[in-house]
Amino acid sequence: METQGGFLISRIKHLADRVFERMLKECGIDAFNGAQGRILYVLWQHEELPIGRIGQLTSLAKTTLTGMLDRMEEAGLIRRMANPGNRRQILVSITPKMKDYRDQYEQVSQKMNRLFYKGFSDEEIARFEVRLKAIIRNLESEGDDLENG
Amino acid sequence: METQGGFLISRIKHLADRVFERMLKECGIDAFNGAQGRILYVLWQHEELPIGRIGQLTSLAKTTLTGMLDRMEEAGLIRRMANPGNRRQILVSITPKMKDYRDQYEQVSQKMNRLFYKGFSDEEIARFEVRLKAIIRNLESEGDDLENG
DNA sequence: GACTTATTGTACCTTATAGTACTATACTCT
DNA sequence: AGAGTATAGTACTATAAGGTACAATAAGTC
Repeated sequence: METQGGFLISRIKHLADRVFERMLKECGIDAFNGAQGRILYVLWQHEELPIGRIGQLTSLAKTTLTGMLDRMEEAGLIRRMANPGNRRQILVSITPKMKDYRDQYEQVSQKMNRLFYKGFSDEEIARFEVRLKAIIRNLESEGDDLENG
Repeated sequence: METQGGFLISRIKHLADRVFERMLKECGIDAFNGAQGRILYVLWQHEELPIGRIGQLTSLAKTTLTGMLDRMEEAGLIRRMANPGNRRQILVSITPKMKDYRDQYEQVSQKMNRLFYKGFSDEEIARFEVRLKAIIRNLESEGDDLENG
């Protein structure tokens, strides 16, 4: 059977990234970009997270996060704070001014997903996302997350 | 309805990239990496392509391809040739030695897809890939390819 | 307590991706 | 033919992504 899941996912990622960047700008969000938005997305849900946990939730390598968080801290989007309970850990949280962006970001995300899933029924979307999550589990089971940690 | 297609696709892309790079190395392919492999993938199918067409087939921006093809040419993977029939175009083709890698790459791809789709029936895979292609069409319809092309 | 191992994050480097601006060529229209 | 427009690709720059190597802290073991 000729499958090409990885290739198709790559194509979708590139297309979606370009469309999403454009939507953010068109909707007047210039405080952060798409990649930063995905990190903010998990921080809006958790308030405060160590970097390794952000890596798990976004599937980004910790080395990627070092640089991303540097730029986001520089831009005033997030703050790094030492964790007194575990001095190896750095706790990341959103700055007060960024909390207000959550609704705006959510609206652009939903606009994006309406295009993404155009022609899909609600049930088809739900079933599709179940598959996406299964694939994430498959890939994570390969031990990638252990090294990523 | 709370959907998060773009976020899940991003996660899959990052995870899949890391796993795929590792598989290529483990299978002894060190002549090229995953991103280069996706460009070779369309060249194996078409023998000779102008750069813009590679962009359409891979969903990469032409500016991305300039740099990628520079490195691939430098590494002896591909060749650029002027198109006498249209002097704006550059035709890209695979070097003879790279033609032999096609089978090897295909095997690693299929190994990757077996992990990717672990627990999926053939019918589920087929249905899922139909959805992926629908999403590509949705995103392309946003006019992104016009600017890219 | 000292020694080893595991965890957490960073520094440094390379490649990938794409936007903006540009050059060169082709096409269109009068 | 000449003027304007569209197409094809590159140069330059910035950000994203991650691998290798490392430092600091914590946890486990004797």
